[in-house]
Amino acid sequence: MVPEKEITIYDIAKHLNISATTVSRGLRDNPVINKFTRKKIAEAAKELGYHTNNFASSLRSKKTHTLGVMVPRLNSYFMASVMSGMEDAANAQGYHLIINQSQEKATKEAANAQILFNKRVDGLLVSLSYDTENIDHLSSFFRKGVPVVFFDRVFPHKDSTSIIIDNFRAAYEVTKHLIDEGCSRIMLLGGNMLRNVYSERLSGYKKALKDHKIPFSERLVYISDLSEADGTKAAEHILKLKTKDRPDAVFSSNDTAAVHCMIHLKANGITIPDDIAFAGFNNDPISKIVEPNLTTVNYSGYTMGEIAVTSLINHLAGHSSVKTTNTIVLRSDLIIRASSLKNKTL
Amino acid sequence: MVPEKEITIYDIAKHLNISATTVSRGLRDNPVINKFTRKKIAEAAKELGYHTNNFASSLRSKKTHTLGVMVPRLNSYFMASVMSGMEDAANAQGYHLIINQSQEKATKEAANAQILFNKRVDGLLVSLSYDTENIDHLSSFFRKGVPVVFFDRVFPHKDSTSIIIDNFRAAYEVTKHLIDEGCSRIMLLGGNMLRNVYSERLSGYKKALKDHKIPFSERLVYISDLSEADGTKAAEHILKLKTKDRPDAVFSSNDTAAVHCMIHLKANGITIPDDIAFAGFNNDPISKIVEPNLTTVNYSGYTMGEIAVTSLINHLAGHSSVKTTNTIVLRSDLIIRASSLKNKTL
DNA sequence: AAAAAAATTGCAATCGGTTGCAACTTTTTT
DNA sequence: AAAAAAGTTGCAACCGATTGCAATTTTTTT
Repeated sequence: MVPEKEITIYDIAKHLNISATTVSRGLRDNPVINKFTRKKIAEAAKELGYHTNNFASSLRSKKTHTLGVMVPRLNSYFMASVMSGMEDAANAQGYHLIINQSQEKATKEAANAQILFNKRVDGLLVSLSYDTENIDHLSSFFRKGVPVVFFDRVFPHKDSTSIIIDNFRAAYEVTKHLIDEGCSRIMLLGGNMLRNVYSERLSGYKKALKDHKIPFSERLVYISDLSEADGTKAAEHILKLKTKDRPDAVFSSNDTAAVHCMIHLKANGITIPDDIAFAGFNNDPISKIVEPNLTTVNYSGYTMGEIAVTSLINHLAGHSSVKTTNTIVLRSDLIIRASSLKNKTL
Repeated sequence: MVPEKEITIYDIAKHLNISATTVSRGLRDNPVINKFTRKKIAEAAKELGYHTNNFASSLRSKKTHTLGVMVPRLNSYFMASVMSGMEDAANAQGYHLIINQSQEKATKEAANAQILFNKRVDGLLVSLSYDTENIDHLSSFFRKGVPVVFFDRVFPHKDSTSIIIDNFRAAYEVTKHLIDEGCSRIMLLGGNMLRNVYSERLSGYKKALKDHKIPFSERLVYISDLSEADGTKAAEHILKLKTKDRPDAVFSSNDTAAVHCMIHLKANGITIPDDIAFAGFNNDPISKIVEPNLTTVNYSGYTMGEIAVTSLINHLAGHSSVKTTNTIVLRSDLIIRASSLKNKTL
């Protein structure tokens, strides 16, 4: 098997009897090169089957055309959708991604940051781990001027763009909906308050209570990692409460915990939504499977991924700046399903 | 902001008063370099904060340390798990992945292959699209000697390794289980028979019928894309059948179709498993949510991803060869849940 | 038609490791 | 002690694209 020799700009140059410099410039459509020459170069490149050698290019130009992605976990429906959107957007622009998982741990996240820094990514896309307290581990990027875009689980930073939804408003709407259904003891299953997504949902929840003159009680806030097991544990917690202390609704910050909480409660004779109404967050496929179907907040991971990558690449291309565009808020919708309908009048 | 100068092997060389050649060899622990010198080099590298420049390295050595991944879709739980395993294994070995989605279309898959070829990936990991008929679009890789590993949806090829489960046996066991539960009219929801995963499941199903003297009927095989909508359509198909023609069990080649088929049947008054028993494939999270819980086949996407990457990298490192190791079969287990238990004696 | 300006093109150095080959040391063998 | 073998190290070319600067050609201006 004789591997065919790779075609270089020198081959094109020889073929057209011009210099490699001109070929290099021509290939990138540098207007300084005569239009006609550019066309000839493009034709010769196609004819000879030329493909640019990214390594030579990166070595010289210091651009890697690679974006680093740091996510908590890959194996959730939401994050898989984000990745899907990111891949599509990146590939469409000739970029590619290096993806790292923090497994929800700040230490792993810091180590990953170092790896991506050493790989000299052109830009960084970050959704923070569960227990990350600050973004000191990203400081080398900021120092070097590598643009950073946060998505979903963001961190306020003056030189970075954040792609989010309005978590406050979404949680407010969910809570209001539950109140409208007649609930007044609404338990919130929340995540780590270090994360904007969870703290803002708490704020929206509180505000809705306040606007409806329902007192807020710490006892009705249950903080966890929102895993399947945590959902079950929350259910056990509820079952242990005296009947009069039990919530008449549960608003979970993700669907996973909501669904597993529901399942455990149902197994113990609780009727949903009559005894306890439920609402979740994310519109995970499981929300349409559980019985009764789960009321939830829908927002597109795919779109979020696409937009994060696009705005990062736009910045790199100089079309816009992550420093001026500070926040992009995406649409989210409350999807009302049977789990929260106490008034069966829909 | 003054970006600090990158440290190169020349800086280390100057620092130690030796040649860059020696530094280069020393950094890669080339035994030809004196042990003591190697140690000094390693120390100096750490002290100065040296990080190898992959582009210079790739340019010269023609190794990209990049693996191409071609998958049908990213946004399923199974595939997300595979990616997770692949990322972890690849990162652990200093490789990274470029992921492309075919969106289940052979044409997109062919285009992606070209892209990955041009990016000069060191190796390729492939799970075929729904309607890919042959692997001519991978021929440039074979010609150039780039190793290819197939996983899950594989294609027989003498020079490639395939990572699979024993789909025949798994389907046989599912079918046998349904028969043991007293079912005799078992409908198979299958996928495109071009794909090994679906054709082998059909074979296992047929063999189990034969071994139990149950006649096979084409009328009980329903081929589709196994999407949510296809599950619902299959249910409609079943509902249209005369009562005596209806199946007493459904074995779906994935959980998505199984679950949505169940939901639609339940909505139309069919009781599961009493009227119709159900079994799926993949152990998707939804299989534990649907009521009754879905009997299914479990196998680890994470492990499959890990092993695919590991065996590819081993081949690249010369530790083994994808040409000799032709097939790696991973463990899969039948998980029996309520959806298939007609004899409630478990 | 000469001078000035604009448009094109090419030379040669550069990015930072890698590697064949030669040269020089040290150790082992005879 | 001379010869052979083994162990170390460095020179210099190379991978392929990019770019500052100078040179050449063409167009515009006077």
